[in-house]
Amino acid sequence: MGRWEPNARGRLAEAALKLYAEQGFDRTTVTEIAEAAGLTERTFFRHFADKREVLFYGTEMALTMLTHTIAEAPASASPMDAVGAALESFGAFFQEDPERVRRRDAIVSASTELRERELVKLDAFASAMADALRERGTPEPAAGLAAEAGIAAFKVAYAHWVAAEPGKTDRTGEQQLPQLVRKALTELQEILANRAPA
Amino acid sequence: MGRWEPNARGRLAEAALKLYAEQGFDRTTVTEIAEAAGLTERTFFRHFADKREVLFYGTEMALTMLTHTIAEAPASASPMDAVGAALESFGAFFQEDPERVRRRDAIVSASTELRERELVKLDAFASAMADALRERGTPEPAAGLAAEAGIAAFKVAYAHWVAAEPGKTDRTGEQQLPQLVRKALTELQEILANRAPA
DNA sequence: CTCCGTGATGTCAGTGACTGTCATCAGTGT
DNA sequence: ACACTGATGACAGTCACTGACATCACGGAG
Repeated sequence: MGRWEPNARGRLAEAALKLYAEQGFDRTTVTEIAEAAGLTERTFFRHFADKREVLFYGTEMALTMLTHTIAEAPASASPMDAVGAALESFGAFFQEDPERVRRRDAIVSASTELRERELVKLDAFASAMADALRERGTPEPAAGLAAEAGIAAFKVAYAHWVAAEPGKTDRTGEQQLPQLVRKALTELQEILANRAPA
Repeated sequence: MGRWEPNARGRLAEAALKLYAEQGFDRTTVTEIAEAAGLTERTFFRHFADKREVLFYGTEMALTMLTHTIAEAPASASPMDAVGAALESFGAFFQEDPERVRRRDAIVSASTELRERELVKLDAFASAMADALRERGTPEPAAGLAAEAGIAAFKVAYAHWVAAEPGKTDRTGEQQLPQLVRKALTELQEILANRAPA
C-alpha cells in the first residue's frame, strides 16, 4: 500500500458527481469536493484540468474508439458508412449503463457551463473523425462534412434517447441508441433529398 | 449630452478587440480593457455578461435573422430549403465586411475559451432554427436534424471561407460564403446518398 | 426655480477558480 | 545508510465575477 489511500482520482470523481447531483454544479466548490474525498483543493487540480473536466475525462477513450472504428472500416465503406459505424458503436457504449448516462446527463443539462464543455467534446469528436476519414483517403470537404453531419445526427438521436422513458429502452430494442443513430442518418438523408432542385 | 462620454459599450468592445488581438485573450485582464475605455472593471460587467461575450454580442441579431428567414420561407419550401436560405443570408451578412470577420476569427481561433463560446452560439442557432421549423409545421425529428445538419454544413463552409486567401473573395465570386454554404449542402446530400443500402 | 426620481457610473469588499512554489515524506533502488 | 522520486499538503497570489452602497448629472413635477 502507498502512503495514501489509493485511487485518489476515482474518489474525487465520485465525490464530485455526488455533490453536483445533490446541490448543483454552481453551488459546489472544488474545496468541498476535495474534502469529501479526503484531499485538498490543490490535489483536485492536479488530477483534473478544471472543475468541469471531472465529468468528461472518459472522452479520450471515446475519441480513440471513434477514430479506430473509422480506420478499420472496410475500404468499400463510404465516408458516411464509416462515420455511421463509428457513431453506432459509440451509442452502444452508452447503452451499456443507461441509468448512469442519464444521471450524468441530468447534471450536465442543468448547467450552462457544463453544456458548453459537452459541445467542445462533440466538436473534438467531429474533428477526430474528419482526420480519420482523411487518413483513409476521403478528400475535403467530404471528410469534414461527413463528420460534422454525423455528430449532428448523433446529437438529435441522443437527445431523443435520453428523454425517453427509461423502461422502454430494455424491452423492445426499438429505442436503443445505435438504432436511433441509424434512423437519424436515414432520416437526414431523406430530408436532404427533399431539397428543391437548383 | 450625457454626464459621461457616449457609447461606453462600443468603446469597451473596441478596446477589448484591440487588446485581445495585440496580447491575446488570456493575457488581457478586464481591468485593462476598462481602463483603455476610460471606465472601471465593474462597468464592463454591467455591459457584458463576461469577458468573452464582448466578442459575441452581435448574436441576438443573427438569431432573429435566422428564425425570421425560416418563418418567411414559402410554404412550398422543404425544411432543408428553409434552413439553407437562412444560412445563406447569414453568410451574406458575413460577406459584408470579410476583413473584420477574419480579424475576429483569428482572435477566437487562438483561444480555447473563445472557441467554446462560439460553439455555444452555433448550438443556439441550431436550436432556434429547429424551433422556427416546428412553428411552420415540420415534425420531429426532421426539424432538429435539418437545423443541426445545416449548422454542420455552415461550419465546414465557414472554415473553408475563412482560410481562403482574402484577395480571391472579391474577384470571381466563386468563393463567396453564401455560395460555399449552398455547395456544402449539395455535397452533404451526395455524401449521404452514397451510404450503403440497408 | 427647486426638488426629486432615475440611470449610468464609481467604490469597495468579498467569493471562488485556478496557478506557482516550496515543503514533506513513504517507498524504491543502490 | 542514502539519494531519488512521486504524490500530496501548505500557502500566497491573480483574476473573473458579484452584491451593496454611494455619487451625481439630467429631466420632469411642482
